[in-house]
Amino acid sequence: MSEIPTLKPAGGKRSSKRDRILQIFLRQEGHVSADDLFALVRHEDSRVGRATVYRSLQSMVEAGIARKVDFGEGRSRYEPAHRHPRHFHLVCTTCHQSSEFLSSDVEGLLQEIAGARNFQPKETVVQIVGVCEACRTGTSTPPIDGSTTGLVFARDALRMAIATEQSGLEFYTRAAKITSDARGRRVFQQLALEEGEHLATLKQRYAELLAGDPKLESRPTFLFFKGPANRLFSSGAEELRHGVDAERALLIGIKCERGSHQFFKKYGERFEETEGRRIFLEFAAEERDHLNLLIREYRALRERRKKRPHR
Amino acid sequence: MSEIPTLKPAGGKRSSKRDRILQIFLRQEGHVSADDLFALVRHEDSRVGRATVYRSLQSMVEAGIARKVDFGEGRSRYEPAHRHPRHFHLVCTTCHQSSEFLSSDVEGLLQEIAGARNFQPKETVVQIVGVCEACRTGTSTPPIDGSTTGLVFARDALRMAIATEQSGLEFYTRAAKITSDARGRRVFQQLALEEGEHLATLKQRYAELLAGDPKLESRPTFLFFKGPANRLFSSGAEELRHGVDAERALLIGIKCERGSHQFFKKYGERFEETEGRRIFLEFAAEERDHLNLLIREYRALRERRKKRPHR
DNA sequence: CTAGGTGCAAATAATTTGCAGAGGC
DNA sequence: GCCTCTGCAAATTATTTGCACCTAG
Repeated sequence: MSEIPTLKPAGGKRSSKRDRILQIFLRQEGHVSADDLFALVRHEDSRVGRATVYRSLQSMVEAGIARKVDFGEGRSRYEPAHRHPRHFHLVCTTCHQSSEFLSSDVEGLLQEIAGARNFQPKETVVQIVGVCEACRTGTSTPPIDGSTTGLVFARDALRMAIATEQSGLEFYTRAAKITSDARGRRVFQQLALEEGEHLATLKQRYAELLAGDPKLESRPTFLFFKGPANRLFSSGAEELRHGVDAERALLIGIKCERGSHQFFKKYGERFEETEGRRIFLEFAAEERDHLNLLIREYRALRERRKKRPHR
Repeated sequence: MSEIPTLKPAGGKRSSKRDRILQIFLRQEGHVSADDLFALVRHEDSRVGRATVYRSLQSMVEAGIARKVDFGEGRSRYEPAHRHPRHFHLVCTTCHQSSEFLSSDVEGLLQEIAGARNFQPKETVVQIVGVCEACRTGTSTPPIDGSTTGLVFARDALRMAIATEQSGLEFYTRAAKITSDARGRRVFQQLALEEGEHLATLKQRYAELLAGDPKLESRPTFLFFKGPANRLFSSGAEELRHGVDAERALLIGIKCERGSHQFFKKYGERFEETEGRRIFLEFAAEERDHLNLLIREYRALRERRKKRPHR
């Protein structure tokens, strides 16, 4: 029964000033300081006081629309939180730009550590402070700041899903080839077909995403992960190489789909309402369907086996 | 040819005031704000100005004696850096205490990410902000703050070394049992003996460390790691279970010792002059000796084999 | 009408700086 | 005696608050 963030705080009045400030804040890219925002607002409406900007920012943070970040400059900066995943920062001390990234592995480790110390984490701050590529070499790689994070996050989520799907396809293709039990083979063939179709859908979606921004593909990675979901299917396929029966193949498939489902579900739930989140959750659902199919099939196989004991 | 931090900045004059401030700062535990320190200094010598404290802190940070930390309170805090490992923080928003920890895995991941983005890291800030155990449950676990970090770090380094040593001992004992080649067996026996002796030394040292502070053993973990060094020997021992010849066993041993040596060396070098650093580096040297012995033995074995080709 | 929103100016709070004088080398 | 350090007070910077006024519900 937690508070749902609204633009209108409980009992608050709609105010054109506050709306205007919010509107200007949301259209900014990157990380604005209170004073930056004040200047911007003043530019459009000179009858706004500095205090109002501060008060608006404060209520936006409370409402969950903005996040306060501190890059050690002696003043706070603010970034839009709405439809924008939580993330960490690379802070350049030379150009004072900051680029965003996320690592599921770092998040996981920090969570474990907090657990080990019986600490209830509310927020995690991770900053890599140093000199960015552009400042060091003169080369200008587009930084990942607030303006592009949403898209890049969606791109990386899709890449993750596509990679997993591809492993899954390989796994089921191989499993179908190996399985001698006719019905088991048909299940694997069906799953391979489904994965193939879904893979095509994902690739289509990836292409559409790229079409919206031609530079999107070349932007640096936002979402880093080496986590477990990554290698589930490929290690499953590895196991198949040793030669297994239908029952064993089904069990391996169940393990893979379960791991994959749980990872994508947990990861999707972790985020604000973003395209990336949607991709994760849809993919998790897909994996859950496969998981259920495999479990049903596994039970059926054992049932058949019970009736007709091993030859 | 980097600057060696001194108490006396180049061209600076020795000043009793500054010395006094430094002295008082270094004897503090935990994280002091500029004003805390000012109050403390005033307590002993009322003829000191606030500005002097600020200027001293600034030069201490430049000299590498102090580290500036920001817990988002709107003011900076300072912690002694001298003979004190770099670390991350758990920041409690209720009691405003902050506890220290370190994770070799998080450090490694962040380093990789910086590399992938061509970012030159100078410093990494990792904070888990939330509510500590004491504030949530009333139970008071001693926090790891500046006063105890050095000792706890040494304790954890020793624990890490002991665990690795124990895995090594198991590995060599098993290898000696398995190896049929007489000379190879003798090498493994010798190594097992050495590991056993060294293990005893480490345990002795651990006991001595604990004797200095009876509460030390019960303090929470400072150094978290699940890294590769952890499982090297145990996975090596696992491989032995499948039954291998002397040559293979030597190769596995080489892989283990090399990984272990590199990990401890890299990790030891990462730190300021602390007891923990010394433990890491000594252990790394030990592993390097074993590595060399194994390599020598491996070459000798191949030499013998060449002369007397496979039966 | 009334509670909350707003602008202005003044207050706070952390930190820095200008300057005259003190003190080590 | 020179040059840096030091204390004090004033300046600066980011942010908050008091208060009279305004405006939406």
